[in-house]
Amino acid sequence: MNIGRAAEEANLPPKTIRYYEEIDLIRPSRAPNGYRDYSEADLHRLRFLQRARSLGFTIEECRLLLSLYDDHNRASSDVKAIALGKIGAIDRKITELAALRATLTRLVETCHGDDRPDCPIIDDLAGQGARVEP
Amino acid sequence: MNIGRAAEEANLPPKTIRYYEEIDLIRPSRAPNGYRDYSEADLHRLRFLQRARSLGFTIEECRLLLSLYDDHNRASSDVKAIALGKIGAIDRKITELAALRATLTRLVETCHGDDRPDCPIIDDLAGQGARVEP
DNA sequence: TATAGGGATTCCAGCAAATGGAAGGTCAAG
DNA sequence: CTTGACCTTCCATTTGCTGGAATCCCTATA
Repeated sequence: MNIGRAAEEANLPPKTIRYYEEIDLIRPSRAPNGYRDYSEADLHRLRFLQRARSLGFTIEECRLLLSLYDDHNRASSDVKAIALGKIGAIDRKITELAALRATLTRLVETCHGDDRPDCPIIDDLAGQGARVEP
Repeated sequence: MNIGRAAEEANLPPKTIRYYEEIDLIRPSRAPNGYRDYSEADLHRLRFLQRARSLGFTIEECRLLLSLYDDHNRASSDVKAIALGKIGAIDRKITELAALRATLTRLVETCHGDDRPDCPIIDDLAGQGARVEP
């Protein structure tokens, strides 16, 4: 199966699939004309990658998950631990975004938003820096 | 004021400040010895950048905000529109992350997480691809 | 005065995770 | 035989920095 078809099947752009090959996540065979030739097993891997990436796993996490996927003797707890870690990271990200949103909302609410140049948002940005470690 | 001191004042790493100069967000003068010399106005810009970046504005948005900051005749509604757009983007991101979290939580809950190789998480990843536009 | 240290300077490389584009090879249809 | 849709490789770009090397500058102390 050519890369274009595999791309459709896996719901990934061809460029991305080539990139995954470049970083050794998948190794399709080649047809006599030099075209990549994807097997059903390859397609499974590609769909796996598409799904895992869309769930927010990094490439390196995908690599790890794939090795667990390949290892039919691994414990399910290994996989569960990775997923739990990811949920924790998502929670932290959501908390962070919620705080951002709250700050921006407060700023927006105090800005009259008309033709006058006076703007509390700009004033806030100009006023004080948030304390964040460099 | 040297870059190190400016970095402390603005709560930004010196490397980042040099980077901001490279992309024309700030143009400090130079001391006779070639060192960058930051004025109070420069510091304001740096603090502005630190704050805006920490609020999730992209560099290009910061560039726009700075131009509004510089333009004392701009309408506050211009600034408000940018902030509102950012809030919308944050909301979309949070929604997305919440969905991710829900999926992962469901997977984790169905995984027994013990020494057995059978794992619903892996099965799900291998099973079907989420429909996402390439 | 020599030297040691702590800053400063430049430039080059690289991170994630693709994506865009150019130059060219292959294939099937009309 | 040509057109157009694929495919190939390679190189550059994106975002927002960060790390490191080589070199320079300034101050303080022995």
